[in-house]
Amino acid sequence: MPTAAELLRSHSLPVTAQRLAVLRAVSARPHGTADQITETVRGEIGTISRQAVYNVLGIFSEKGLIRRIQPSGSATLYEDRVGDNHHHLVCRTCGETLDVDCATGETPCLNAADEAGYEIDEAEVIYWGTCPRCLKAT
Amino acid sequence: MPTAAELLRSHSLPVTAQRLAVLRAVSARPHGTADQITETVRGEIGTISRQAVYNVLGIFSEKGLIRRIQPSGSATLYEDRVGDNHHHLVCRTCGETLDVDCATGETPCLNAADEAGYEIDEAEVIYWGTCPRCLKAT
DNA sequence: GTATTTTTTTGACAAAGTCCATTTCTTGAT
DNA sequence: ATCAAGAAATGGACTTTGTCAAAAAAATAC
Repeated sequence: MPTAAELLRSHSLPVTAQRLAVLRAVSARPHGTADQITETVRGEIGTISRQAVYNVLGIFSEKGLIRRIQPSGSATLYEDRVGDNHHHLVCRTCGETLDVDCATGETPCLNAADEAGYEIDEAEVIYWGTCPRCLKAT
Repeated sequence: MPTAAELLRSHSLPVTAQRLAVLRAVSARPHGTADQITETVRGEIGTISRQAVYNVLGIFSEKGLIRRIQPSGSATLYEDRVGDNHHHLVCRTCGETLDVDCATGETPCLNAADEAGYEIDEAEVIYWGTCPRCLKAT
């Protein structure tokens, strides 16, 4: 298990306090928005600019260190669980987001029936529903 | 085949020129943004407020007359193909959006492995890739 | 240590969408 | 037809989320 700093270096990324803190924040609070991550980081290292947060999240996503999720109608979420093929279950009412494994196997829905010449590299699946708590509150 | 006005009435929706025009616009140009729809409608009935477009799109989505699609990094798209279980294929480069049927059958990925007490009502699938044209341009 | 490259900061800006008060239109009943 | 009540549309300000660009600060490689 490499340290966070080693992880960054192995991707040719200069190590900065901001990057380490963002990485920890994403790991500590999965499915957080850029704003929530900024708050967490500020609680840890004092200050960080909004732009730096977006920069870091952007480059981490590119490098595959973290993953973006974009549910309809809410801000982009980030998580550090990458490399496996899992999807997300979002509550329409409270927005709670859960990881779920797909019932159909390891590469669910990765093949469209007619790819129309496209080169497909990812299938993004979001399950929409209502969480137990919000079901009760009805 | 009911007329557009009948369709609205059957959903207890008052019939207005704006609503008819928005419905036609969504039908004529699938996968359009609110802005594109606004333009189309203005070309047809002269003027419509931005708010009215959002109102109409919102209530149509609620009633199931149209469907929202929200690909990461672009505005919400709308289409009038509802009721069947089809998904979308989006080009990362040019943003072109295509309908695709899912290879795994009629209700692909509708069952998550562990639903955690959620009541799931929809599985949203977006395939990401590169369209033939953008592949060539590389 | 120093030079070079990269990152961070700062502040302006843009897109997408929402909120709210007012006016206008639809509908349903007279 | 007309009128009242409720619903929808308008206009304008505002919020949220994210991006752009230039200057300052920090990290890496030598």
